[in-house]
Parts: sequence; structure tokens; C-alpha cells
Amino acid sequence: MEKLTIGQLAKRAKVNLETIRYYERRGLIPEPPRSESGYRMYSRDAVARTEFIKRAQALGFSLREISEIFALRMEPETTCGDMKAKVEAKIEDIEQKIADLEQIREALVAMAEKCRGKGPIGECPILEALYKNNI
Amino acid sequence: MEKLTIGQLAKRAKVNLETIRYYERRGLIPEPPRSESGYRMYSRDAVARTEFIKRAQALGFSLREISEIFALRMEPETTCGDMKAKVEAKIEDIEQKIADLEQIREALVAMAEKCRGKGPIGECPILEALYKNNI
DNA sequence: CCTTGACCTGTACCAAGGTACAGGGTTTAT
DNA sequence: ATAAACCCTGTACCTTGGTACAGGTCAAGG
Repeated sequence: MEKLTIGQLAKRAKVNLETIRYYERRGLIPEPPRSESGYRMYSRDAVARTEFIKRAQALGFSLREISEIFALRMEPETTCGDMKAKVEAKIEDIEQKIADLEQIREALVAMAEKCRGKGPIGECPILEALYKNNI
Repeated sequence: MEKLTIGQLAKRAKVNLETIRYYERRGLIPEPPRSESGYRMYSRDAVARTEFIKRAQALGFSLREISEIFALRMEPETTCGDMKAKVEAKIEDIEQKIADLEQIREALVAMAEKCRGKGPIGECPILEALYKNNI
């Protein structure tokens, strides 16, 4: 089994080397065996695990949540339903964020529409809205 | 003209007292005149300004951007169009965030649908997708 | 008069997710 | 043989938007 140094792992997983050590400190990546001189020696699995973390992050999971997923996976009683529940909770989370942003967008669009875009800033309806209105 | 202490300002603008001092350090609120004993004495305008900051923040503007808006307002050549441009840039920004979240949502929904929600975690299609797929 | 509450400055700390050294040892390539 | 490139630990620093003291002064109520 070929072993990777931390630099090789970082390169393959396309993350910063310091990030690997950071994930180890956070418990996201297990402490690997060391070479005689104390170098971390990773198996191939570490690349997959690091990529897993990056994919989950890209889907909106925090590092804490990713830790929880790994922990879940290690418990023998865990079922697929538990994992599905996590994903469904995250979907709701994302949907809430989208709804919040839609509201913000509506308010911004309404403000922009009130402004002809000409004239001095002293009479800008946008600034007036920010100074006086409830949004 | 009635003057407010920092505590009174914080209460009326519904922010933490430390936040007022923080905004002063960031240059968002001008340094107010002091009483003989060195207390900050604010005019009514400070309440409106603090509320402006909070409203703009709620619309997705960062404190840095809010500073820029205040700076813009002080320059005599600034027109309403400059302000409108800021709002339109923010709308694009928000729309991009919404689009990103929609994509994430789609990916999560697709993953959840692959999972029947039963059986051991070892065969969970969600975990497999995170381990192997490009998303 | 004295206590309590409000204010002052300055600095440290928080979340989250890293990144960047310093100061040392090791491995690899020339 | 020696320089470059890599690794080690430990700690400090970054962003954004605050919050929380510590240690001291001041003001208002009973």
C-alpha cells in the first residue's frame, strides 16, 4: 500500500497543507501513523476522506456537522434514515436561507425602482428609505 | 437640543452599547462631543444613523460597504445614480447567492431521493455519493 | 454620605475556517 | 556534499461583526 506524505495528500485532495493539519486537530481526519522520523504517512483513504469533507462543505455542511456525520457512520445502530434526516434538515436550512435572500432582494429592488438615478445624492430616495422606513 | 449618553443611544437604536463604540472605531459613527467628564454626548441624529446602519446591514450590506455609502453621501459630485448603482450591484450579489443556494438545494434533494431511508449506514447512497461523486 | 449604576480606555475573546510563520529536523536532487 | 524542498510543533494571525471584561472615574438616588 502506497503511503502519502502530508504534502502529497494536500496536493491530491487539492487543499492547503495546513488545512490537513487543521482537520486533524479538529478530529475530522484521524491521526495517521508516522514514519521513523515523525512524518505523517497517509493511506489512499485519506484522500477520499478529505474530498468527502470538501464535497460536504460545498453542500453547506459545517465542519462540525461533518464531524457528526463521521461519528454517525461509526455507530453500529445508525441507519440510513439518520443520514437522510441530516440531509433533509440541511435542505430546510438552505431553503430558509433562500427565502431570506428573496425577501432582501425584493426590498432592494423596490428601493432601486424608487430611484430615477439622476439628481444629487441629497434627494436620493434610496437613502431616504434607509433613514426613515421600516423595511 | 437634547443630548443622549451612549447608553441611551444604544437603547433607542436597540443595539448593544459596545456596538456603538465599535461603530465609532470603525468610523461608521462620528466621534461625538464630550461632556466635561469625558462622556460621549450624542445628538438625535446618531439614533437615525445607527438605525440606518442596522437597516442597511439587514439588506445584506457589510459594514465596509455602509462606510462607503456614507463616504459617497459626503462627496458633492455624487449623484443618485451612484447610489442606485450600489444597490443594483448588491441585487446582483444577492441573486448570485440565491443561485448558488438553489444549486446546492438541487444536489441535496437528488441525494435524499436516492436514499430509501432504511437499512444500515454502510450502504447509504448519500454517503456513497459524498465519497465518490462529482457533485 | 454612600452605594449603585453608568460611563471611560484598553485589551482580550468569540465563532468559523482556515493561513502563516518561526525555529528546528529530514529527505531528495544535483 | 550540500542546497533545496519537505516535514515537525507551536503559536499567532486573518476576516467579520461584534461582545466581555478589568480597572478606574463619575453621577444620581435614598
